[in-house]
Amino acid sequence: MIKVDVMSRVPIYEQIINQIKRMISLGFLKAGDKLESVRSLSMTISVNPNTIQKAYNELCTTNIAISVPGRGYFISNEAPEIIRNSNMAMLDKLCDQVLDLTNLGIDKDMIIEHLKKKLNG
Amino acid sequence: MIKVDVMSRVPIYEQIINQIKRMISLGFLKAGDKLESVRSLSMTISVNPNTIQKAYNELCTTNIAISVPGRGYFISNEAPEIIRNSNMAMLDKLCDQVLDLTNLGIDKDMIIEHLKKKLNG
Amino acid sequence: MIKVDVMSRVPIYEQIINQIKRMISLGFLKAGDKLESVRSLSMTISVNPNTIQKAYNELCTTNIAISVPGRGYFISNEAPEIIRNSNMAMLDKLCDQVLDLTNLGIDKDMIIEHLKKKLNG
Amino acid sequence: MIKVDVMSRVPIYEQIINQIKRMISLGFLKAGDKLESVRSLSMTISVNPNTIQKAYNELCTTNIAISVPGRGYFISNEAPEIIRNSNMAMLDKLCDQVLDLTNLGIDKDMIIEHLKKKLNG
DNA sequence: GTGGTCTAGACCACA
DNA sequence: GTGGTCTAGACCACA
Repeated sequence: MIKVDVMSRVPIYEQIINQIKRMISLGFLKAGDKLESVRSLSMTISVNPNTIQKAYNELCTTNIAISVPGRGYFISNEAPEIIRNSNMAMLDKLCDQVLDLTNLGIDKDMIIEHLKKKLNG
Repeated sequence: MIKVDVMSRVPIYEQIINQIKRMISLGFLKAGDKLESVRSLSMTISVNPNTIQKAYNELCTTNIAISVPGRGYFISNEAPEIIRNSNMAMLDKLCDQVLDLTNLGIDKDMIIEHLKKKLNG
Repeated sequence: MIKVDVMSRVPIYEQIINQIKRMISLGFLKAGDKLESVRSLSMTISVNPNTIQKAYNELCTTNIAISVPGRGYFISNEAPEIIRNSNMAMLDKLCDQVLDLTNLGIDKDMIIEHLKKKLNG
Repeated sequence: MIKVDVMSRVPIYEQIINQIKRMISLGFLKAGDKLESVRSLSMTISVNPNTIQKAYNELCTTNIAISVPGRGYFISNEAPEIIRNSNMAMLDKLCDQVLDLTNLGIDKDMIIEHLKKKLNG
């Protein structure tokens, strides 16, 4: 499931976080589901256990996962909603950045056109 | 003119680059204009000269500025067009990111609506 | 009677110990009473027998329970007093923690007020 | 300033966090103050840099500190208030635990007396 | 087996 | 110098 690109400039632990969030967004991971264990995932994707731990840890501090020592990590009940909200926040942020481009002289209608083309494939 | 936020996680040299690009986009800086000297800017904004140097170097590497040994740094003739292109590339990249959100379940029409509202203030 | 929360960060064996102690404090369990067998409790609350064993062992080590090989575990005669003492020790410890808060700038009178309100419902 | 007890059951990184919070409570550390650098503190108290990093990192995720890569860690502006609130929450939690003891048969008045004695030295 | 903590040490970007 | 990331590997408590 999870694949990391060691050459990427985005930290491995962040790639893992992003992919897990993505799987929750897509419904591949649901509240209560168990995440692959630290050691197991570590071997599956050839990444040091500490790095996996760091990723999982951050998922816990953001209330997306829950750690149950001795049993594993689980997707929290609130995870789907937290991620839905964060996706919306992301959209808003992106729109603000687009808006900023109009201040730099890019035409509004052209922006809308460009986006529509993208969205409709 | 230039202001840096030392508490920001975006590197200071990048903040400087961004602001200079912005001033070019807005027409405050034109082809041939002289940039404030490394030493002078260093003192004006209380930033280590090495950091200014790094920013100016990168502006040269991307053909936005030209270094004239003994005289200083100047905005290149191609700068306005380079930056216009880079703004368009930025727009394209932002649209791709927005597109990615639709894959995570955010409705396309809603996105367009959201953006239109932003653009029309 | 006994319920464990597998999602809690307090170890399951400790949850079991605490609840048995509590039942003794409340008089639901008296000196000489037989504890549910390891196997039986294991099935009742869906917890690994090793975990129950560990809890019972610790109750024996602290003289709250007695193991009678072949017959089971029983509440010791001293259990009620041991637990009463441990409750007092707990109170003392909590008061020390409260005291520590005053060193961090919380007003003493306010603390007393806060506690009184709690105690009087 | 900071001292850790390697034999303690509370993790070193947590001891560090607690002591920094304490210093903020006491006003020894104020908003904007720079924390000792990771490497420096690491040597001062003979603890691995990674452990210091973990402590500082957690201070950042709780908005008590701010990391400025290349410059250091600083006490955030909100830190004093965050910690004041957390101290109050701690008090409330302790009072709840004390309250629970009354359910186990400890006399209310005796509790108040006990606490008053402690508070008045 | 599963998570939690810690050390030792390396390499990178940035100031 | 300062923080950030990562690997390798050890030891512990708990299930």
